[in-house]
Amino acid sequence: MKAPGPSEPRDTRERIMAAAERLFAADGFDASSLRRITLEAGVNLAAVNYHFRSKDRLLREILKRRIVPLNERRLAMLQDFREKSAGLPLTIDKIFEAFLVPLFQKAPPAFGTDPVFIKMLGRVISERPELFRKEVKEHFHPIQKIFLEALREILPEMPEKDLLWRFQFAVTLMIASVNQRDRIMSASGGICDPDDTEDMVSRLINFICAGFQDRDFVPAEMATNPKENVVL
Amino acid sequence: MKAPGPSEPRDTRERIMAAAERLFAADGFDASSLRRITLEAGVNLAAVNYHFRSKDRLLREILKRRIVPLNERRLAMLQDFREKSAGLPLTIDKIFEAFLVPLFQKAPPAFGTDPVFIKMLGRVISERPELFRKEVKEHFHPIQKIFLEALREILPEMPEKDLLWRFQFAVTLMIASVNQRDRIMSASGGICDPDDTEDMVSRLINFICAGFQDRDFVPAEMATNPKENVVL
DNA sequence: CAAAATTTCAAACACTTGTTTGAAATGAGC
DNA sequence: GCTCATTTCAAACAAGTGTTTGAAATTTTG
Repeated sequence: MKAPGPSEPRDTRERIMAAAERLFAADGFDASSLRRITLEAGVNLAAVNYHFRSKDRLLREILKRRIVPLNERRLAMLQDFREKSAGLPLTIDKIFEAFLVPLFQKAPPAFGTDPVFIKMLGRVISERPELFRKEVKEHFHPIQKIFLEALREILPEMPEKDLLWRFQFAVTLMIASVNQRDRIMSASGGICDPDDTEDMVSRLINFICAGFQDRDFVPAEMATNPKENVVL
Repeated sequence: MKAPGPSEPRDTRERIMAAAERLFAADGFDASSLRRITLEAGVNLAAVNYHFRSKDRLLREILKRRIVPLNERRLAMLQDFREKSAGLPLTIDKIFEAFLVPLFQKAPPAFGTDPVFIKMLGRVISERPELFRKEVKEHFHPIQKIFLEALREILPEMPEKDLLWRFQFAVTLMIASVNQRDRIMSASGGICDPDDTEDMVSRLINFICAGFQDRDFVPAEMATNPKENVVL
C-alpha cells in the first residue's frame, strides 16, 4: 500500500523522463514517438501512460521538475550579487548574468537545469506553445517580473515600453541561441563554436547588455537610426 | 501536350502552396496534415503528391519561391543605401535595415516575402532543420557573406570571431522574433504589440546595432562584464 | 507465508499520417 | 469529330501514432 499521489518514483519514471527529455531536445515533441522513448528508456510502452497518463503530461512533468530549481538558482544568484555589491546598485551585466547563466549550467542528471533541457525547452516552445502556456504563466512570469524590477531600479528613466521590448528581445535571443546551436556552427563556417558554452554565454550577455543600454532612456528621435529612414 | 518540366502552374499548385504556407506558419510542419492543407485549398488530397511528389518537396518549393525574391530585395536595398550615401561608408544601421526590413515587408500573394512566410520559416527552421539545410546553404550563406563583408568594411579592426558571433546573434534574434510574436505579446502584458511591425522592426534594428557595436574591436578583458565573473 | 496493492508486459484498439492507384474528367491539337 | 496527354478524384494502402486492456509478475503489507 503506497501513497498514490506524487507516488514512488521507482526507476521507470526516471528513465522515461530522461529518455524523453533527450529525444524531445534532439528531434522535437511530435517527432519523438512513445515507442522510441520507451525503447531508449528500456521500459515497456504502456509505462508512459501508466506513470504519466499521457504524452502531454509527461512533457509537463519534465518541465515542472526542471523549471523550479532553475528559477531558484536564478534568484539565488541575483541575491548573491546583491550581497556582494555591498549596497551599490547592481549592474545590468550582473542582472543578466543571474538570468542567463543558470540556464546553461550543467546539472546533476535528475534535478536542476541541463543543456539538454534548455534545448528541449527551446524546441517545444516553438513547436507546441499551447502545451505549456500554463507552466510559463505560473513559473516564468513571476521570475520575469523580479528581473524586470531589478532592471527598473537601475534604469528608472527608461520608458516602460522600451524596457519591456528590450527585455523581450533578450529572452527571445536567449532561448533561440540554445535552440539554434547547430545553425550557428554551420553558418559561421565552424569558427563560432556553440559548444564552448562559457564563451557563448559570455558573448551573449555582452550582446544583450549592449542592446539593452542602447541610447538609454533617451527619446527616440535623435538616435543613429531615425525612424523616417525605416522605409516600411 | 504540355512542357512537363517546371510545368504549368494552373490554379491548383498556387492554392496548395498558399494554404500550406499559412498552415505551416500557424501550426508547424508535422502538425499540418495534407488533408487539412488540401481541404483548406479546396483541392483533392492526391493533388499534393501529383504536383509536388511529396510533402517535403512541397515545403522546399515554397521556400525556394520566397527566398530568391527576398534576397534580391535585400541586395537592392543595400545597393540603394550605398548609392544614397554618396561615397561615404555605410552605417551599421543601414546594413541591418537592408538585411531585416525585407523580411517583414508585406508582399503580393504569390511572390516576394510575406509575414506568413517568415513565420513559417522560423517554425520550420527549428522543427525540421534537416529539411532545408540545402536551401540554407544555397541561398542564405551567399547573402550572409555579402552582408558580413559590408560590416567588415566598416569595422575593419573587429576580430573575425567577434564579428561572426555577433552576426549570428543578430540572425538568431531576427528569426526568433518573428517566431515568438505571441509569446512576446503575452509576456509583456500586452504592452509590446508585435503586430505593429514597423515599431518592432525599428526596435529590433536598434537592439541589434547596439549589441553589434558593443566595446568595438577592443580586447575582452576590460569590458563591463569581465570574464572571471561569469561563474560557469 | 499469504493477501493486497503496485507495476510490468504483450497485444490490441481506434485513429491519423503520407502516399499510391486506377478510373473518370478535362483540356489541347489535329 | 477523335485522340492523346494532363489533371482530378474517390478509394484504398501500409505504416505509424497515442492509448487502453487485462492478465502476469512483482513488491509491499499484515
